[in-house]
Parts: sequence; structure tokens; C-alpha cells
Amino acid sequence: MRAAVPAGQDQRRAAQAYEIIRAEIISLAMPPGSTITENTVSSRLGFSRTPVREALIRLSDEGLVEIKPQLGTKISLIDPASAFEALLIRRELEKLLAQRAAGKLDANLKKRFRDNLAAQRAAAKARDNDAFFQADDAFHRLIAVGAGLKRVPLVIDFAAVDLSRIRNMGIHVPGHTKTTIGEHVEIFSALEKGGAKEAQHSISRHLRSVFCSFEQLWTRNPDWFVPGFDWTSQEF
Amino acid sequence: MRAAVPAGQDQRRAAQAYEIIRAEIISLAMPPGSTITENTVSSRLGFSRTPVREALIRLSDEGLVEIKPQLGTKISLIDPASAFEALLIRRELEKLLAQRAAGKLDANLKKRFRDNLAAQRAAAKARDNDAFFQADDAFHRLIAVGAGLKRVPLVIDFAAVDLSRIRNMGIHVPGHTKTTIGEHVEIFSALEKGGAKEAQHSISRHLRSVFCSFEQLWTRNPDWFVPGFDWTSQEF
DNA sequence: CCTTCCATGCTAGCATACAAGTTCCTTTTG
DNA sequence: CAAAAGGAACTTGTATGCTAGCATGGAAGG
Repeated sequence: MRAAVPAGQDQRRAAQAYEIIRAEIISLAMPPGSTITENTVSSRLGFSRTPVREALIRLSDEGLVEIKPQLGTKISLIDPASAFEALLIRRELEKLLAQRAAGKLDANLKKRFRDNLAAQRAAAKARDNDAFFQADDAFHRLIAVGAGLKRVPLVIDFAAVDLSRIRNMGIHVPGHTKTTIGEHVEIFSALEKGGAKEAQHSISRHLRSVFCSFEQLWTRNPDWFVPGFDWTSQEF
Repeated sequence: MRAAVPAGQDQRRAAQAYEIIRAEIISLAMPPGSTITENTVSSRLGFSRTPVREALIRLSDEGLVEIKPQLGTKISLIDPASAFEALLIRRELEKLLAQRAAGKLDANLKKRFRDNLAAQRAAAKARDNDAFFQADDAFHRLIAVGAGLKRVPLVIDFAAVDLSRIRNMGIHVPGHTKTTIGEHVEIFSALEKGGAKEAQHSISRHLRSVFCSFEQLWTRNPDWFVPGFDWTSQEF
């Protein structure tokens, strides 16, 4: 998986194509199960096939698309089992981050946390789902900064690909942003005070609420998901 | 002018190139810091640049090579900080696996565990480091099977890329295989009996011994590593 | 009506030519 | 002699044409 780079830093067409297509998949503008071809995408973006092809290969590595030689390319269905595992993985790794970050935030980082929370509130107030989504991600990356670990967020991103699309489905649910911000405030204040256990508990609660929203979201667009997953038999 | 695909090799050239180059990097046949070009690799493999290029892009996403436009491609140095993080990540995720697998191994899986342990002993006896390395990986994947989680091993692999090269350096250390097998036996018996705590403890000990071997391995080839990491200040 | 077969139009995989940028050595000029 | 200008020889990035193979629809045969 490729690390997120500041927009405009990488001018290569292949990188641009990757960012564009990936955003369209994550935002569900390209719905799961729909088919694309290198030709249609390249003509739409105005690039040649080569950079588009490279972008699709990278997305295939991530599992976001399925390339079938001589057949075509399909936007992968969301795999509920993978999303469930992603939650398990996130819980463990974010608990690790919280443990290492608790009580070790310097003044600069605390300010960045507060700025981020302000940005979350602003995005929520403005109903800017995209901005809220990004601020949410940035909040969790700040925890990693506090923990002094740079690679863990990349691993979480890698693990949580299927999760991100589900999150995007749920971001329109009323009250979602308010709940999330409240949990983030809890986590931050626990980290600030050195309460590793409290922070870990907040994180677990946050992820559990995400899990509980899954089944509802599944009923909305069941054909976007890989069939055969039994939601009720899972505990989290 | 196009060479026909050799019969019997049903894999795509790009996939073949990826496997070959990756194995050479992991096995340290291509030492960290050395430079390659798309042309040299493609002529060596007998492929054109395109599939080789695709392979290098995938390796770049993994962090195993660094592609610098208009300059060349370099085998990445091993980042001690990333390797250290990989150990932290592995510890948490494998503890998760152990917790879910403990006491839930069916007869078939127990047999596969025993066969795997036998393979480890055979490889150790035959001094077949490559086979031992693979059996070691397979053992950990078996735990994931027991836990009913398929994606966690992929995440661990992604996280542990830097770790794998260090492991390859250490596999020649005398007594290494014996120690490792002993720890694996401990883990398996704990899982078999349902002792999640014991299995987690064994896993932690195993990873700690890996960590303790780091500094010694670093002194052998310090120029293979990203400089600036303070081994003594880390606790594990 | 049903089955079989094949022409056709798709697809991605691959090879290759060219474009653009970097390095370094050669040449030229002060 | 020194230094700057220029170009040769690299590199990776991109465009494009060709190849092999799958899917589909329609024709041919039962």
C-alpha cells in the first residue's frame, strides 16, 4: 500500500490516477460490483492506458479491484469478514498506540489534537462528510505520532480497506458525527491524563459501535457485500 | 519479435518477476542499498521492461525498493525502527490469534500442526534454512486458521517486511532453530489445551528473543540498515 | 426447439518506441 | 588553467500497437 502523500507532490500520472480511482471507490462513487476497463478509465481521465493500468494493479494489490485477464476489471465487493477482522486488528493496534502514547503528549501535539477536534466539530456542523472523514483519520494518526510509531497507521490502513467503504456508508447516519466526536474527546483526555486503560476502553467502545452499525448498513445495500457472512454469530 | 509464453508457466510474467525479485531481496541475495535498473532486471529475467516495472512498483508499495524517477531504483535499507514496530505489531496480532484459537483446534488442524512441527524438525536437522523459514511462517499461519481469521496473516506479512530480512540474517545463528522449535511446541500445546494466556506468553517470549538478537545482527552489516536508531533505548 | 460451433468484439498482458529528466564527462571559452 | 557550456549516456515515465484469450450472439445442424 502506498503512503498518503500531500496532494500535488507527486505529479506522476500513475499516482494521480491511483489517488482519483481510489477515492472514487472508497467514496462509493464507483459502487462495489461495477465493472470498469482500462480503456474507459484512461479515456475518462485523459491519460493513456499505462498509468491507469499501474494504478489498477496497485488497487488490485489492496483488494479494492479484481483484475481478470482478458475479461475486465471489477470493483471488489465489500467482504464483511474482512471488515470484521479489520475491526479486531484496529482494536488491538490502537490499544497498543494508546498504551504508548498515554501521558507522553508534548505541548505541541496537544495543540494539534485540539485543532483536530475543532476541525471535526466544524466539519460536523457544516455537514461536510468528506472533511469529517479525513479529520477522523487524522485524529487516529495523531495518536500514532504520540506513540512514536510511524508504521502502525500504514498497517491499519492496509487492514482497514474494506472497513473504509462501510464507514463511508455510515457517515450519513444522523448523530454519527456527534457520537464519534464525543468518543474522540474521551480518548484524547484519557491520553492527556495518562490514563492508558481509559483510552483503550474508549477505543474499544468506539469500534464496537462501528460494529453494531454494520448489520443496519448491510441491509441497505446487501448486493454490495460478499454474501454468506452471518452477522449475528459474531461477537465483538 | 514477441517471445511466446513458455508452456507450463501459467503465471503472468509480472507476477513471476515479482516473486523472483522479492525472494532475492528477502534472502539478501540483493543486498540493501544496492542499485538496480528496470533494464538490467528485465534483461536478466528475459522479460521486457513492462512486467518488471509492474513488479518493482509493487515492491515499492511494500517498501522493499525505492524508485527514484529519472535516477534509478535502489534496494531499500532495512529500517530498524520499522522492524521494531513490526515486532510490536506481531506481538499484539499474534496474541489476538492465540486468544481466538486456544482450545478450538479440531482434529484435522491438530494433525496439520504436528506435521508442521515435524517439518520444522526435519528442516533444522537437514540445515535447510530456506525450508525452516517457510515452515516457521506456515506455523504462524496455522494459528490464524485456528483463530478463523484469514486476513490477519496478510497484515502481519505487510507489517513485517523489514523484519523478514533481519530474520534471514539470524537464521544462521547456531541454536536458533532449536530454540524456535521449542517455543513453537510450547505455543501449540498451550493452544491445544485451551491455555490462551500461556500461548500468548510463549509468543511474547519468542518475539523478545528475536528482538534481543537484533543488535548483534546489526553489528554484522551496519551499512545495510538505516542509521540513527538507538537499540539500547528500546524496551520490548 | 435445443445444442453446438465459430466469428467477432471485447478484455488485459506485453513489447517497444519515444519523452523527459539527471549525471557526468567532454569541450569550449574566458 | 579554471570554469562554464554542452552533449552523450544513463535513468524512469508514458504512449501505443500488437497478441492471446474469454464471452457473447448468431448461424448451422440435430
